[in-house]
Amino acid sequence: MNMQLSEQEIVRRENLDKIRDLGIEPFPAAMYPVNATAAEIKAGVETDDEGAVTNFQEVCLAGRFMSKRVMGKASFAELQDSSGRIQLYVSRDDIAPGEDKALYNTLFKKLLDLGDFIGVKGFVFKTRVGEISVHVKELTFLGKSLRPLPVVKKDEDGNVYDSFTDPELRYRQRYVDLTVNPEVREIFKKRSKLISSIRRFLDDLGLMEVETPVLQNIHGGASARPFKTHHNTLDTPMYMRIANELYLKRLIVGGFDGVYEIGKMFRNEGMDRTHNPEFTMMEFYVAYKDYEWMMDTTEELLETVAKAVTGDGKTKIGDKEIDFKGPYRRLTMYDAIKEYTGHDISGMDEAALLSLCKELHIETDKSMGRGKLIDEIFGEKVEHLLIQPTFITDYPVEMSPLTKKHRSKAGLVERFELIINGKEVANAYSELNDPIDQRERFEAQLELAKRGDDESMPLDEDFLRSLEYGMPPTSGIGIGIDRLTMLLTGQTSIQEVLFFPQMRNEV
RNA sequence: GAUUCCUUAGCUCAGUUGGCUAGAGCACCUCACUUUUAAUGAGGGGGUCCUGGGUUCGAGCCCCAGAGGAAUCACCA
Repeated sequence: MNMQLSEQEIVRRENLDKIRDLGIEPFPAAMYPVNATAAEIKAGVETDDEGAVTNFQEVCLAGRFMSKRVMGKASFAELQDSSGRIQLYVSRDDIAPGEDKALYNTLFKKLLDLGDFIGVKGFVFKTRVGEISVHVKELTFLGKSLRPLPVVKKDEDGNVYDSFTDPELRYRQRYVDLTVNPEVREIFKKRSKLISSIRRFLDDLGLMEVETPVLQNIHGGASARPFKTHHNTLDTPMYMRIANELYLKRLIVGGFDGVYEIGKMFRNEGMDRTHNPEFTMMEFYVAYKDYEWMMDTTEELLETVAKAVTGDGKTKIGDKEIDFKGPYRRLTMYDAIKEYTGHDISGMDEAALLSLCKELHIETDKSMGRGKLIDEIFGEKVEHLLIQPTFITDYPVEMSPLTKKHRSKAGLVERFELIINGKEVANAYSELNDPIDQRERFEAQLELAKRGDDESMPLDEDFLRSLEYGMPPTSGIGIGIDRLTMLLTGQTSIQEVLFFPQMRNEV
């Protein structure tokens, strides 16, 4: 612990003592009777013919003290609460009406530091320049700030000075970032709105929100390296989940017609501007539906969510505008590859695909089967070109071990991914519910593993057992919440949509 | 994991070819000021130049190693 204090920290600690010397508790326990917020006041002010404010004549608000402009016996200051900032007018003889002017001359002018929490009671008025302000009649100290916050200033043209921008400091000390950068707060408010609108949509659809294990004995349901841990009492290895798919399907087996879960997944892989070791997925499964229904529902869901978050259902990423209004373009994987590369791969075997990859300058290795090769071609040559929401459908069976075979196209499965701004946002299937087929698919995955594919899926006997009891036809989908948030808030880095992105240990 | 770049006051940043006591704005301290708003005016204080080595008469600057961060790439959602 570094106890070397800066000059400003020493001053604040001295001020703390002096506040106590005045007989004022700098960290009071009692609740403070807030009855208004900065935003409410600014939005709801009413004035008479002379321009005098007629409402909000007895307001009580609380927040951080964020700026101070002292002009002798009167001062202007700014109070920041969770809704925003509002100007305060503090005059000496109002807050210290008697002989003793210490409350103004000492407490307000000297001992109150930027960042301290205060409560104010007073009435709302407009200054000569028309700024909506609170004329403070009573000031209460609510909490001392011992460290100086970065002071971000804005001029009348909206230019920002000395903004707190260092990404490392912003992510490590997100509380500071949130305090001084209002646009950061907005991103997280939008994230919250996004999640709550998803939840509302799924609840209205009649689905039940469920929770499934994060600690698992077998890390199934996706292809990724897991975090490994250990349970002491059971003395057994455990894994943090990389997916919850197999558990949600077990619940469909158990008789729930529709379930969803919004939760954290953990993947022990690289970190970059689109990957964090823990991330949030929303998955839902509905019995007696297929992937066609799921595409329609996904369009409705995303249109609803996008409107809830952005207002008009559109978002800007760089110079691109993305419109979430459905219907979205639907393109089979083969047609997409044909459209963007000019090659018809529908009849190609593994050898033909290998030589096509060579022609297209796509790197391959021996572990890649036919499905993986097709996935590579799509990923390299098509995916990044799909900016507006586009459903890519009908994937090769080899790369979709949990998906039902296509009802009419041999070698394909009933699966779609939703691509937006060149990235996968959702992945959905008509779920495979034939236990014998499912066992064969797992076994095919084991074969891929033997060829060296380290992302292949392990076999889950209990999941197979549940399917053997019988699972209704079901469609399911997974949507990456962080990525969707990035899209809807115009962010290009996942760290900007996570409160506390993973960082190396501070030294 | 690879490559490139970055790290100087609480914050944002200058810092010349290696050369006096390392600078600016905001913030902080002192004084003045009862409708200001990037308040203003006058004065003042504040530095582990990321860390550790090395070269040199002399290092914020050059060299080596390390830490942390960012971007790009690989893998992934």
